[in-house]
Amino acid sequence: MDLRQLKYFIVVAEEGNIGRAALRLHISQPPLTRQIQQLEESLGVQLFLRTPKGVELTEPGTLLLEEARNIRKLVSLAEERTQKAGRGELGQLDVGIFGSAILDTIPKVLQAFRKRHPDVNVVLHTMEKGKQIEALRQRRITVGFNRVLSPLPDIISEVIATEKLYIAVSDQSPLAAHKTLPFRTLAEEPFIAFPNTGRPNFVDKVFTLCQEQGFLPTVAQEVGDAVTAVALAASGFGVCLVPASATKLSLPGVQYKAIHDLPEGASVDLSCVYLKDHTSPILESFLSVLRETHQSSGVLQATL
Amino acid sequence: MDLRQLKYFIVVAEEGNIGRAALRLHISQPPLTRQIQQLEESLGVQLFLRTPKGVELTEPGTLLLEEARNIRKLVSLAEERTQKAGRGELGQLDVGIFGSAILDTIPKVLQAFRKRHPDVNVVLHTMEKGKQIEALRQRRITVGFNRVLSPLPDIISEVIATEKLYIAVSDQSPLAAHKTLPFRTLAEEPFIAFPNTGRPNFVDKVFTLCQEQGFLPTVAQEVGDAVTAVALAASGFGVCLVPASATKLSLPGVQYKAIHDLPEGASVDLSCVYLKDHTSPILESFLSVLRETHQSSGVLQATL
DNA sequence: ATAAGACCATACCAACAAGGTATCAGAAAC
DNA sequence: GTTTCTGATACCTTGTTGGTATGGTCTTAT
Repeated sequence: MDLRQLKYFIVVAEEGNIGRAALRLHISQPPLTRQIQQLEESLGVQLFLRTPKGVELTEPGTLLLEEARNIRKLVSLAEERTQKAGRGELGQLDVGIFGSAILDTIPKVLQAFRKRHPDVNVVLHTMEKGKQIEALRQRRITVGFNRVLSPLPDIISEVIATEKLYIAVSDQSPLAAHKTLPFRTLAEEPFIAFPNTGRPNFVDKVFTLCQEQGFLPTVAQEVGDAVTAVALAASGFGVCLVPASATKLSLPGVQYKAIHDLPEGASVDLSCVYLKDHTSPILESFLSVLRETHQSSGVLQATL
Repeated sequence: MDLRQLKYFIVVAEEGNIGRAALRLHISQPPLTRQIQQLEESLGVQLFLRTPKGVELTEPGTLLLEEARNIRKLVSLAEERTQKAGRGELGQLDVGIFGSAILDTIPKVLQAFRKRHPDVNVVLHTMEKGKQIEALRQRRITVGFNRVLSPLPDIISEVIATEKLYIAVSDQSPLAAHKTLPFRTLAEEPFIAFPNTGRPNFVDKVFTLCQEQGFLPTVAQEVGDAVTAVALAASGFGVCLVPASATKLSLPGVQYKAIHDLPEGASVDLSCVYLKDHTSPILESFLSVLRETHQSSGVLQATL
């Protein structure tokens, strides 16, 4: 049995006439007759009754007609789906993210991607930087989102947003009266540091910055994630430094202050990481959406 | 895309190595390589990554593998089912029956048939003789069961059972005292005639018999079916003559009496009818079961 | 009744595609 | 560095598909 034979069979069954079917198939009648004979022979079943007016399906033929249509439908569906998958429009994309990445950037990208490729199932996996690298190498995720990253030979890291830094203060603090604050505020107030995993990380970067400005903040508290840090700042434990995207997080009692004398390089990158020798068409299409979103929205950087 | 290519694709995917796959497929490696290349080309999608150790499915390849397996399963299922249908082991058999035929013969045959061919869906249609012929010609039924039938050029009628006749009497009647009765009982008792459709029919046959014996029964009541006739006999309206199989019908107050001087030819046939130029393999297998059942059970005739 | 038309089946030929053998090219393992 | 895997390529042989011409049978029209 052969897909071509099935195609021929269906047309012959539909036309009830081998000659007309041959016309519709753009072949001549004798080869078509032969293909039908071969199909019947290979199955050992008579599929058509030969009448003076043409041919007529037998009972087994009627059954096969139904099955043949199903088969052809399934085949063309398989072709379509495979091609879609080849263009990165169908399948699954496993994305590694970290806690506060969900606040602004990632949702925008994901939204744009889902809109463009509705048949790709995006699965988010929350894991810290080190785990992301491991998961990438084991192919458990296809792409990850990260902040500070030391370069690795087998992994590409692409900066998709550079975010300015803001100071989170309690609205009960005297600092709340100012519209903006100087960078040195960090030297004078108790400092809430985060995260405490995945070195080198955001807090390391901050400390380096402060050192360049000639001071070191006094760490009042070390916490795991941005949400906890902001919550502590809101209740007056001290101040903390957050990337622009985290200012989307409005907790009661917190205010975010821009820094008017922000030093050169006092910003933090959001990067996406993926394997250098990846082969996923889905990742390709994800990256292209990512780059477009990133370009069109300098928004991501300017966003308060 | 081709069923052979799909088969090759599956084996290559399973082996992860074109050479080994070729071995398993009993072909040499170069044609297999080419088939895979052609499949990829026709889809416009890379299905395998070539690694130094062999080949490895890409994402679209993984998807296609699943689909390809489904397709092949569906194809082999279609082959099996078509062949089964060709042997009359799968499909639907529409059977025309008349009321009292269900009492004994038909259930036995159907039971035997279902056991032998469990995948054939037997659909019973109750209709009287004339309608059966019409339905046969219109292919609404494939086979019918009947009693007295005048021969028709396009229809074959096969006697499957010859049943002796019994007299049904009320247990309140003085006749109930006798173990058997003479045929002339019919001349003396009010007679309940059935059926009243589909001439020539059972009651015509009975009247001919009586005439041969030199009398005519006094018709007290004319009814449509055997069940009604027996019910009337039970409640003392008169007697009626029934085929052996109807004695399986035990209604309260009825007794069936054998006829000790049953005239030659005083029996009634149960026949099955079907189109002379039928082409149904299912009917063929039904008929062979029918003939076996009929032979093995002279029972059907001897049955009280 | 005979001829014409419509259908499928058969015979034979040409073109193409599938499979085989020999061999190449590149990467990994010794 | 050589051997040994791997898949890719070149070229040939054979089988299969499709085309043309024609036969055989049944229906239909004259």
